[in-house]
Amino acid sequence: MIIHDAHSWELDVAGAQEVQRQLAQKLRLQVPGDFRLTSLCGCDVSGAKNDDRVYAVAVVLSYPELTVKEVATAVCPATFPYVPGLLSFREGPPLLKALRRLRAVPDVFLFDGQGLAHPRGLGIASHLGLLLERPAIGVAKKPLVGVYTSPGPEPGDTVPLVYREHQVGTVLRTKRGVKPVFVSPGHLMDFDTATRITLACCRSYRLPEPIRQAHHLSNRLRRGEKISNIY
DNA sequence: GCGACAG
DNA sequence: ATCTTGTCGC
Repeated sequence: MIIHDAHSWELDVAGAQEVQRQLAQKLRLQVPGDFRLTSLCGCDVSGAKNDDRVYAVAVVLSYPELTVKEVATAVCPATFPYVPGLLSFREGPPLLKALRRLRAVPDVFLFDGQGLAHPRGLGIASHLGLLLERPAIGVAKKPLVGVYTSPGPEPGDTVPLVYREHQVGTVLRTKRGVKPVFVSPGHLMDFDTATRITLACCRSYRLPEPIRQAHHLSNRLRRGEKISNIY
């Protein structure tokens, strides 16, 4: 898919934070009127201690079958350290490289991290959703900001994630007896739709299938294992 | 100043 | 996140 270059990635911490504040003003937390869910794209990046490269994967799944339709990968040297709040500056470049190799244009993108639930309202799902100009959702295993209580025990039970007096996400129980996940809208997305799509993509596991697949494939890519792109 | 801190 | 062994439960 075609993705326009919007800004430099070669920035220091202060410069990256300024870019986030500027981009956050462009976020649209509403689903397009013609939105139809037919395909989803899971995005994830893996890396290792003695390896300064990052391994990105974008995997497209059909909905509601959730079968893999296409896989795109990219390997890049890591150009930015992991700094809480600046994850997209480390994982964004490799993910965009992989996404540009995608033939399909998925209806929605799921990222392993936050969307709105971020110190400046621009987690990786919001940042990349804006650059892609497509609906995006952040699904994180742990919160970055915000306060919350424990959601009920049943799959689908939720509680709001609140930061500075406002809801920034939803704590969602995807599976009984398992820790909840932290869902937040990225771009062209709202709280309810983000939560419902995430839950609809959960099968027998805690994480939604697009992200599970992306996670699995990025690890295989790093280990040099074969990844078939013919489905 | 101290603690917290997506992946 | 990664590293890394065993352990608990379906």
